[in-house]
Amino acid sequence: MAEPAPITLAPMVHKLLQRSRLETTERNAILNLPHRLEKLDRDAYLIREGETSDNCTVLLSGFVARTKIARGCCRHILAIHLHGDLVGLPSVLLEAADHNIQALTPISVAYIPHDAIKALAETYVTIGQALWRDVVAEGAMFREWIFNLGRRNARQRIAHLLCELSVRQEAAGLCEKPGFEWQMTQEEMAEATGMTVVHVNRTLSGLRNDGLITTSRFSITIRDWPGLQTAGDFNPAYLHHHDRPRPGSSSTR
Amino acid sequence: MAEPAPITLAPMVHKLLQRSRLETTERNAILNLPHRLEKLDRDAYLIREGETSDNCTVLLSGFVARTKIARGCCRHILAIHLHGDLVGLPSVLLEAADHNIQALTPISVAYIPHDAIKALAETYVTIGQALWRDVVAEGAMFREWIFNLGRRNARQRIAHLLCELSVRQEAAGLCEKPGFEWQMTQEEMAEATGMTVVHVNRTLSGLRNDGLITTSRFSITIRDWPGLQTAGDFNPAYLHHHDRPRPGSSSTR
DNA sequence: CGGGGGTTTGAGTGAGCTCAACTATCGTGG
DNA sequence: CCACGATAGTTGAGCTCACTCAAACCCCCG
Repeated sequence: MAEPAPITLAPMVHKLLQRSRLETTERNAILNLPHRLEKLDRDAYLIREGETSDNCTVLLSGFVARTKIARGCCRHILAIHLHGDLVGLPSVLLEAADHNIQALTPISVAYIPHDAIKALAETYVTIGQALWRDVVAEGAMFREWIFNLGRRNARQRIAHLLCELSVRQEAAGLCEKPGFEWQMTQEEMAEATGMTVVHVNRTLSGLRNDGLITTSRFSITIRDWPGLQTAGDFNPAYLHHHDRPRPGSSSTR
Repeated sequence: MAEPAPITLAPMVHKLLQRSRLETTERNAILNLPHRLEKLDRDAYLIREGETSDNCTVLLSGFVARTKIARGCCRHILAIHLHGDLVGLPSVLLEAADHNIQALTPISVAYIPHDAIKALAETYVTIGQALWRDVVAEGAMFREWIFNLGRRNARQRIAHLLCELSVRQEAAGLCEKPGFEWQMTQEEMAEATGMTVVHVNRTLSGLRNDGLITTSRFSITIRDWPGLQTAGDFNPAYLHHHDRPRPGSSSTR
């Protein structure tokens, strides 16, 4: 938020490097992709269900969510994206969007033409694989969220969400400690975990009382990483990051 | 089950044609992929969480599920695959599997070496795009399942599951009418919808009493397709099939 | 005819929901 | 500087959907 918005595609390169190895020439090829920069307000739609697009959106700063709306009333958050994420990659190969993409905070994005992405992936096979590796890894995150909703109770869901966001923010270079600064509202946490705001609130109190987290207005800090990991049944393997053990966690099992 | 197991990769081609256009030469290139055939019993593991593989598995007949196990006790079904599905495609780019793949029925599969898949995708750009389009479309199905678990009640979840499986089986050429034959147990439906067997049973009774479906041992028949679609809040757009309107449904909205 | 897997039904329980009020914090304008 | 409204968080009380436990039932098969 306070940090200046990036004016290059560097966050995208940084993101791909979490899961793939890229040569300098390949990195430069990515940085030289034609693109258009834009800033958007909170709640702005990057794309709406049913729309088509000939640009691939890359998130350069801020937070974004994939959402669906149930019968015009309640919204559900399907995924949360951090800076560097290639939120628009699926649109390169699909016709109409099957969900919305909405800004959770003020964001800056880059639009890259589909054709440029396709050409790049054909020229540099390694980049193509890096791009698709990210898509496949996002599928793994979806599966974990399915499991989260299907088999875990309120406390586990919230703890798991906090763990995931913490690890991903750390990997994205947004913070260095096992805890993190995060301005997500309880309403949004409810939308992401299939709960109600009221119950999210009570669940957070529970975690707070057990000394796992502390909350302040617009920020949550993780006090006991191993404890929260246990409470959330969290195993970061599904994120498919390069191995990078966290401080304070003796094991990732 | 009664049908003879395929001995070619034809189901894979048929599957890709649901979402992509392929020339004859491209189809033949796929059919000529090196592969090894195998038959597996119900409950057999195609791959287990944590394992690596250098083959991509294609399902040629039968049904398969992606699963995760919660704390050694209860299994959750993350996705269900029909014949023709490239269940092993994610393994081409990821190291360790983050979930299990298990046979729900006796199945026959083909194992294609990763290298052969990669080479094919490089030689024929169209095929590469068709493969990745399927991966992206599977992501769309994951999102719909997240939404199903997060925002729909028991009746809607079950109805939605039946609608999805019906449409996909029809697209896969397994049946021609809006209803379908399906030997899934209520236990498995419970695992796929995050419910208990008991409640699945009661929910199915509800749908039966309302004349939406009829059940017999090891098969469910859809009697009122528009009714079930409404009950399940089902919109097939997320499957990203080529347009192919169903009989009995005046609109897909 | 007995056993086992799957289905059905009943009765009691509880996690999470709904409704509703209240508090805390912040920004804005008089 | 304070009043006000808006947004987000907190707390209480009652309710309900789906769960748990338990017992039948059905059908197929050996």
